Amino acid sequence: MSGKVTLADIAKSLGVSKTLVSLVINGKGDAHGIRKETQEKVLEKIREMNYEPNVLARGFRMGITNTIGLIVSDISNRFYARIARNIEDFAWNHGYNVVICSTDEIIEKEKEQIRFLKERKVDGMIISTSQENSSFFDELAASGLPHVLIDRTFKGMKSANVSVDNVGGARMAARHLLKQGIRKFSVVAISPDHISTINDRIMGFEKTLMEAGIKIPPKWLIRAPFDKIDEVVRVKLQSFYQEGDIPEAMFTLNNNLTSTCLKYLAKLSVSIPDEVAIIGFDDVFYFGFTKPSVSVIKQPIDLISEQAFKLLLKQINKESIAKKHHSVVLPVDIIIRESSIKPSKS
Amino acid sequence: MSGKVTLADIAKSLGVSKTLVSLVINGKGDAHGIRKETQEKVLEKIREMNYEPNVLARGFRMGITNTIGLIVSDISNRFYARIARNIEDFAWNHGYNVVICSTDEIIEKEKEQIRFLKERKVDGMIISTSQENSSFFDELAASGLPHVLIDRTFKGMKSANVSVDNVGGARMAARHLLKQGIRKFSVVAISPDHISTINDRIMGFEKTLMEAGIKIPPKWLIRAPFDKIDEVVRVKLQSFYQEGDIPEAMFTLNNNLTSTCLKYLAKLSVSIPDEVAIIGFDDVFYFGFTKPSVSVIKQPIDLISEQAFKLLLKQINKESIAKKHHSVVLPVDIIIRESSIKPSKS
DNA sequence: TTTTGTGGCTAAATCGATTTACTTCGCAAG
DNA sequence: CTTGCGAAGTAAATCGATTTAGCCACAAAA
Repeated sequence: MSGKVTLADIAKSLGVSKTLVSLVINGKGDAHGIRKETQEKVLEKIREMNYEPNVLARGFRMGITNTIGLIVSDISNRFYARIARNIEDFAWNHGYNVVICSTDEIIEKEKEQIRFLKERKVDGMIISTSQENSSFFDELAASGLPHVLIDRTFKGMKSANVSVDNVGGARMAARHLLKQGIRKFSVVAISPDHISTINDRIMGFEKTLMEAGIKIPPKWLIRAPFDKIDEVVRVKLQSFYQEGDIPEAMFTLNNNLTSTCLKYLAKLSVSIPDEVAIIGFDDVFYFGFTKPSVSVIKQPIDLISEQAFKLLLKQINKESIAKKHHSVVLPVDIIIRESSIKPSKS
Repeated sequence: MSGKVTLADIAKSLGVSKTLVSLVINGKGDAHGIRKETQEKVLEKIREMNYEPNVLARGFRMGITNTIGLIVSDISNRFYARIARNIEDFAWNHGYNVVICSTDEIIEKEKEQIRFLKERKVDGMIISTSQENSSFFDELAASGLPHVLIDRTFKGMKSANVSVDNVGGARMAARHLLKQGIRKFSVVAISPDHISTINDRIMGFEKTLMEAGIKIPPKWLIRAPFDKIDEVVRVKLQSFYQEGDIPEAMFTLNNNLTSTCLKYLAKLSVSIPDEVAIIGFDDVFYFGFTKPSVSVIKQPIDLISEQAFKLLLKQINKESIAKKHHSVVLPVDIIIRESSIKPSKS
C-alpha cells in the first residue's frame, strides 16, 4: 500500500513530467511558472495516491539526511540526558532526527564515531568532546562539516562552541565556602587532565582560594578516571577518615562525583555539613530534597542546548556566524542549600 | 580529499568494471570467481585512493540505513536513559546507529514519530509505547517493519515485545510491606490508565492485599498525569497530612514518582519509615544512599535492552522468531532498604 | 517579416552504488 | 569440428528523486 508509489507514478497517471511533479512538491512551482491549476491537480493526485517521497532517494541526490549527531561521553549521565532531550526537541521542531553516540571518554572511540557519522552524511554534529586538543576539530571545520562543541571546548579553536562560565562558577563556590569560615578544602575531579571544564573549575577555585591565602594540599585534590569514580572516591574518602586529617569542605566537579561522594560520606557516617560541607558542580533533581539538600553550581542546560542547536542550524543553512557569536559562554548560578552552610564558627 | 572518490574512480583507475569493484568490496569476490590477485589489487587501490563508499547511495539502492529508532516517553528519564545507553552499545557493536525520539506520552506525537522514522527507512524500531491498544502496531507488524515493544506491551499482540514481571514485582512489594505489619496502603501511579506496566503493578499489588483482606481506599490511589507529577503529588500529600488520615505505606510506581514523593515527604517533614514506609518500582543510583535509603523493585535494564535488541536484529535479518520467544517477560528483584522497614509494631 | 521574449512544460542527465544478464576465452568431451 | 562448460569478467539497468538545459507556441517589438 504505502512506500510503493513513486514520483514517476504520479507523473504518469497525470500525463505530466516528473520534473513538474517534483517542482510542485518542493514548492518551486510558482518560481518555475507552473500554473496554479496544474499545481492543484498534482497535489490532489499526491493525496489521492497516498504518495510519500522516498527520503533515501532525495537524501542521496541532495547529499543530506536531515539527521544530526549528538556525541557525549555517556548518554545515561543526567547532564547529557537532559541536553539530549532538549536538543531532540529543537531538532524535531525543525524536521531533524538525532542520533546519539556515547564515547565513554575514549578518544579513539569518539573519533571513530565522528568518522562514522560523517560517512553517514549527517548534516551536522553537536559534540561534547573527550579529546586532548582541537586539531581533530580544526580538520573537521576545514572539511566543512557543520558542528558545534558543547560543554568542553578548546581555547582559540575554529569550531563554534558553547560552554558555561566554569571559572566563574568555581569562584562562586569558593567565595561561598570561604564566607562560611572554611579554610581546609578538597576538590574532587575526574581525570584525564585535559578536560577543559574540569580544569577551568579547578583553576577558578584555586585562584579564589589563593587570593585568600589558601592552598589545596595535593592529597586533597582527587582525580578519578571516568570509569573508576566509585572506586577511587571510596578509597580516598576512607583514607581521609581513617587518617583523621579531614577537609572542612569538598567541591565536587560534576554530578556523578557529587553523588558518589554523598554515597560514601553516608557510608562513613560523616555528617554534612557539620563535619564536612559539600558543594557540587551541576544540579540534579534530587539534590534539592536529600537530607541534607546539596548546594550546587547550576548550569543552564536549556540555554546550552538552544544555543548549540541554533549555531548548528546556521552552519547547516550556510549562514555565516559573526565571530563574536562563534564562541558562546553562558553564565551559571549558585544554589545554596543545607550541605554547605556551616554552623557558625565564631 | 575525502568523500569524493567513487566506485567508478576506482574501477577506471584500475581498468576494471564497477561490478568487479563492488563485488570485491562486499566480500562476494570469491563467490563470483574473481581471482585472488585481482581482489588484492582492488583492495590495495581502495586503500591507496582513500575510498569511502557513499552510504547514502548504497542505502538508497538497497533500501537500508543501518539505523534503528528508539522511541520512549522521555529520554531524560533515568530509566529510559539507561535503556538508551545499553541499546546504543549493542547497536554500535553491530554497525547500527540509534536515533532517539521522546513522545512525552502524547499518542499522536508517538504515531507521528513512528511514521517519520518509517519514512526515513530506519531498519527497525524499539518502542516503549504510550498508545491505548495494539492496533497501530498490528498494522506496523503487517507492514513488515521490524520492531520490538519494550516495557509497555499489550496482551496478545502480534509484535515482538520485552517486558518485566510487573505483577510479580508488585506482589513482592505488597508481601514485604504486609510482613512489616502494615495495613493502610497508598499507591502512587501515573495516568492515563491504559499503560500496561502501571496497571499490572496496581493489579498485582491490589490482589496481594486482597488476599490479606485489605483494600486500598480510592482516595489513596493517586494518579498523576505524566507532565503534572510534581503538582499532583504535592497537592495530594499535603491533603493527606492536613486531614490527618494517613497511609502507613506508599508504593510508588516509577522512579519519578518515588523521587517526587520523597521530595514532598521531606518538605512536609514526614519521617520515613516511622510515619510512612515507601517502596518504589525501578531503582535509581541514589536511592541506595539517601537517608533513609529507599526500597525498590529493581528491573533488569541490561537484560531488557539486550533481549529487545536481539529480537529486533533477528527480524531485520529475517530470521523467524519462535513463537515462544516472541514475547519475553523478565524477572524483577526486590531490594529492601531502610525506607520500608517499620519499627516493630508488636 | 524577422527577432526577441516568455509562459508553461519536458527529456534526459545525474547522484553512486548494486544487480542482472550477458560476453569472451580456453579447453575438454563427443 | 562442433558443443558444452567453467572461469573471469563486463555493460547496462536500476533504485527515485532533483536539476540542467531546452522545447514549443504564441505575442510583442523591431
